[in-house]
Amino acid sequence: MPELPEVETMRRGILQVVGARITGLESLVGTYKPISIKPKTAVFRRRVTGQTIVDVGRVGKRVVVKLSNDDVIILEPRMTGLVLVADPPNVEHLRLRIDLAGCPVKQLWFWDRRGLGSVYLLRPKEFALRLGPDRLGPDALQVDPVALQERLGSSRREIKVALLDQRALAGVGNLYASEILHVAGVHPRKRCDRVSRKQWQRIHQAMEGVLLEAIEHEGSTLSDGTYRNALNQSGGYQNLHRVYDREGDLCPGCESASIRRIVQCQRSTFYCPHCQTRGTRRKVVGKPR
DNA sequence: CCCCAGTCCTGCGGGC
DNA sequence: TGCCCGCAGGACTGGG
Repeated sequence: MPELPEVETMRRGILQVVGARITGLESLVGTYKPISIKPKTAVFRRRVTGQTIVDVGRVGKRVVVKLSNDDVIILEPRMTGLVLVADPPNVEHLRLRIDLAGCPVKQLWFWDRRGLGSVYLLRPKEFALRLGPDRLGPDALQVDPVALQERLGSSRREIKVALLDQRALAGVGNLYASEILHVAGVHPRKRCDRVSRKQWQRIHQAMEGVLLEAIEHEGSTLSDGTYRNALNQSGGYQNLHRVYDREGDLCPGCESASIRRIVQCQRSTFYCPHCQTRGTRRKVVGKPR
């Protein structure tokens, strides 16, 4: 489930393609439904062939490959998509190949087991429209505590649900939302408009801490093993998860209560009923590792 | 505008 | 052992 740390790891893993020239592109359709590619392969190929890659960036949970004509290729992994420069987990789920010249890597791959991901090519105006501030909130690693509260603080939604809203804040997904709220000591069901200024500061601090720590460990590879970096290697942060997918385990913060699982907006949330209070006062300080 | 439920997709694991 | 169903949650859409 690539979220900000996983997508950032993908981005860093393919930085070596900066300076490369695109010599071709091919959709790979086997027995599975093709992933969404816009425009269609032939037009896509014609528009990118001959272009040079001038930058590899990230917007929220998407990798942005900037070309010399200012068009951008957006790689959007969604649930199971991977951006690779080396051996894929298997060849059946390879979805797209971009051929390169003038760099150590001869191909850039998009692999996706479930096929919910997509790849699309945008002109600068389309990019501003599709992924601009009207559609996407500030990056979770760029936003400051005041802006965070301004963007979410008036909402009546539960804090965990609001953190997943990419229009309000870009990059946080289901896994890291649980981790962040545990470190911040805030109950996932607490309404945004009842979160205090101090708590917003703690949430902000926890968010930065958790996301940076996860990037350091190259993201989280869950038990289904889907997420890998650009070299098809597992991440390491799953071993440091405090609550996610740890229902029934002893909370690593208080070491007295056990982790609970609840469902919010049809998605799993994990939290410690002792460390994460619904009030404004904190019961126990769960130290970030 | 705000918010939630439903949709897409494949693989896996639980229940019978 | 084998089959079926539910679940996993990215982003988007439709509707209350």
